[in-house]
Amino acid sequence: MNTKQQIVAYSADMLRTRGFNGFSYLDISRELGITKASVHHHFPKKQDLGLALCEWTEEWLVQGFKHFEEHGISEWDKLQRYARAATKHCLSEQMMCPISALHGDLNKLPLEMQQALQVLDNIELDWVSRVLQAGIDAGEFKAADDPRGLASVFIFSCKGALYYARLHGKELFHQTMQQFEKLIKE
Amino acid sequence: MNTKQQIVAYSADMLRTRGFNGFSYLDISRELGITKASVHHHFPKKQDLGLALCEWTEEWLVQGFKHFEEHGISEWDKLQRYARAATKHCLSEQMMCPISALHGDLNKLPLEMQQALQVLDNIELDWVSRVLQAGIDAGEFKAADDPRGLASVFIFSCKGALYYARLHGKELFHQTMQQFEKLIKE
DNA sequence: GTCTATACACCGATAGAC
DNA sequence: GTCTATCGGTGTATAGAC
Repeated sequence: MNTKQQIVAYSADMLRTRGFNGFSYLDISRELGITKASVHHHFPKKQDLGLALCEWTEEWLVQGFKHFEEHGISEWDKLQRYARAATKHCLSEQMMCPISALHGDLNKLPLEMQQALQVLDNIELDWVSRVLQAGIDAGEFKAADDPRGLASVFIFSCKGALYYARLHGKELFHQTMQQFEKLIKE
Repeated sequence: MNTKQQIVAYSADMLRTRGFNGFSYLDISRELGITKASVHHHFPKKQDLGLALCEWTEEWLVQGFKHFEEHGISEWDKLQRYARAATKHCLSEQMMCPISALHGDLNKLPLEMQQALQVLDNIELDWVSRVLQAGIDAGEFKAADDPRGLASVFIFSCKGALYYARLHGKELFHQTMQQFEKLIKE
């Protein structure tokens, strides 16, 4: 992994633990054993780093969705894989989801990052909506007239549980997911 | 309203739009037409201001719950009043919920504030759980074995929708609440 | 209770040498 | 690609006069 990739990787961790304005070029330089100026060489402005983090997140989402979609499994299993990925990549490290982290700093983000965030949200909402719709069509979930609204309930439950679990413990995440399952089935 | 109250009132707005680390004593001093040093006179350290904001939020919650509990109305109506208060106090001003704002900055908050936040969470979870349980007992909502997990789904849907509405528009909030209603009834 | 003045650490950012 | 050195701005916080 080259320096540029290391910067993005460490920044992605910091984004998820402290928010976009919660870490600095100095933090990065200390972690990598280089100077601030060297970090600026790779990402001249922090906005450049921010957009790279948005790309990193998009790749993270797209690669994840690809893995959740194994042929032959139920639609609920796909959502469970999504939740398990959240457990592995966020919950276990006491991190938030990177999208939530960006939303928290929304009013202090440059416009380009706000637009990139909107794209990320839609990628996630589209995927979850599609899975939910497929589950409804297959009779796996209760009928719903607005799959996108339903997707919102699922996504917000998941992300909110990651937030709260940092303070109240990981069990809260699993409880929340379990209750959503009972709501949507039968 | 005296200066101290004005500081808290303005800080509460800033907390909900920019997060706890997203505003400074300089911001407050400019808004009130006094100097930074005068703000420090009322709240020597920012942590002092932060704890005052937690108290303000607790009062905001408790007063709200009192108003939502009118005798004779349905349990769902109580939750709707909760959502309407969120609309009035947060959504209409493009603000997040103050509790969400604090969660976003969690890892940068002093320990006393983290503990105060935990108390706030529990006050809210207790109230929503109690209303949900009453609704289940009355046959108004579907049975659920874990009212607190169910309360999490509701609260996270509500708070997440406030987050996303800042970027995607207010309609998302109402769509999300509507879908939760359909999930929990029948 | 408010002011001026100041301290010190950190922030993002740039110039220029190697 | 990394370094030293530096810039202006901002953050929390304090001392001391009025």
